[in-house]
Amino acid sequence: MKVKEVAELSGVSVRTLHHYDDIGLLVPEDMTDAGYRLYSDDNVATLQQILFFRELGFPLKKIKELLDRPSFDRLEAFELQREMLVAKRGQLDAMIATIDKTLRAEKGEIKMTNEEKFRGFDFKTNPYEQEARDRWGDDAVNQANERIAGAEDELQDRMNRIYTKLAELRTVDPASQEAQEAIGEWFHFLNRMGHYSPEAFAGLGEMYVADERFTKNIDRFGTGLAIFMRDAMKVYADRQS
Amino acid sequence: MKVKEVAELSGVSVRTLHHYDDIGLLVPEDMTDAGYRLYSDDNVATLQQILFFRELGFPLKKIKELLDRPSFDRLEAFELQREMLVAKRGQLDAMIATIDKTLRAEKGEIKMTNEEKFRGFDFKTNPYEQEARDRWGDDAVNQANERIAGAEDELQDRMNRIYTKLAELRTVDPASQEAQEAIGEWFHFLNRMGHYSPEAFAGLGEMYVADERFTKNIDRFGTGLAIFMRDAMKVYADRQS
DNA sequence: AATAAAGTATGACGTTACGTAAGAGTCAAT
DNA sequence: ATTGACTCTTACGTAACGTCATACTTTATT
Repeated sequence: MKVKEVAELSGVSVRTLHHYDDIGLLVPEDMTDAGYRLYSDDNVATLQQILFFRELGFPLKKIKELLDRPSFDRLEAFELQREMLVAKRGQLDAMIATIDKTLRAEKGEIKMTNEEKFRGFDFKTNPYEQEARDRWGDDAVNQANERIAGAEDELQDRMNRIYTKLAELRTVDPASQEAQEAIGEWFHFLNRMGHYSPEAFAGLGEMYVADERFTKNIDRFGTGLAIFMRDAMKVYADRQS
Repeated sequence: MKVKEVAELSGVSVRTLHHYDDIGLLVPEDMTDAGYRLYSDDNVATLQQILFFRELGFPLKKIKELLDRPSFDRLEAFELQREMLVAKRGQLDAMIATIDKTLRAEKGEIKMTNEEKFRGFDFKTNPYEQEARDRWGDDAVNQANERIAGAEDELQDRMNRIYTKLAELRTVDPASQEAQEAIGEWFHFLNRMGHYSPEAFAGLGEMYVADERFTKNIDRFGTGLAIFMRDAMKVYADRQS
């Protein structure tokens, strides 16, 4: 495959491929007599890796280091990347929540501190580098910079986490063990804040689908999540009673 | 507020604030005699806007253009940003799916084309610019782009009317005839969109109170409405069965 | 076979969004 | 009066390409 083909395939520019060749990040496996770059399937797979890392904000130099490392394990890398993508999605969720909150604050419904206005932008602690360092130990010493989260945000946080988890599961069978465990968490979470019979719980699930406003709210975490939750909640309620 | 405070608050560097001042993107509202930058709350709100746009990949120059535009509407901007963040989250979902697929392909469970390996990276079509232009018309012509209030809004409308009516009644006895008529309307409305047993209906009412997010949403129509509705719904459900 | 059209190569300078230092003034507290 | 934490401006550095310019190859068309 020549440059353009790879470029179109992957969505990066030809210039970018040239650049990656220049800095030794992605050197084509072969060359024609005329000096044309020829990329192999292996090269393409590497490019995929590179783009994942890049999307996660790694500088190219770091990416090169990682790929060059003899102990580099593709599978492990994919798993890390997956985790980081999920984390990033969580960050987006936080930002969306911040927008919603800001809108309500703008309407005067609630108050909002200046600090809250930047929640989700958590650039301060770049979690990616951190994770990568934990995993592949760039430095010997990793400080334990634990944050203290306020009680209120913790709740919101927990909700978000449960929703996010459910969103990840939303393609599996609602009656499966995984799904039921996650929905059970939801049940217990709600019960901490109120009193919930299994029937009410199931009714709540119905409601997620029946009331479009709530459907939208829930489906923010993933398309079809509301329906999935309703199904899972029904199964859960049936099994409880 | 001086630079450092704003920097720590928002998570950007002092240098970044200097830079934004230099290019006229975020000019502090005041200065001390010594030339120290003094940021107002308004400045902070603007910075929030800027960071949202930045996160979405807008170049600073474009952001400045947007903010400078006299027709700039913060609320509208937030809504657009929200949509774009959701879209970006969808992109992340696609990338996560791609990783999962790649992992299974690596195990030989399935096959995967080279094209599929880059799904989710859709950089080719930058939807943001497009959206922004649609929305705020880089050209003057876009004003006539009124939305068609489709069936969707009509539903919303009916819901709002019922809520409003209930809100008016919220001080009377939930078991009274008036209240029961109104809540019956609600029951039928929901049943038009789904199947609702009386129990589920009552459960939904419980839920209005138990889940703070929904409580807040409902109480927008009147303080205490959620509790009132729960009570009315319980009575209604009991009488139905 | 000739020629146009499309693809590719190598410089080399431009650009964006800051980072990073240098040197100097300012402010609050000891 | 002096330290230490902030702040200022100026200025060069850098990362990841974009954007020409110029020249060579390959493919398609007549």
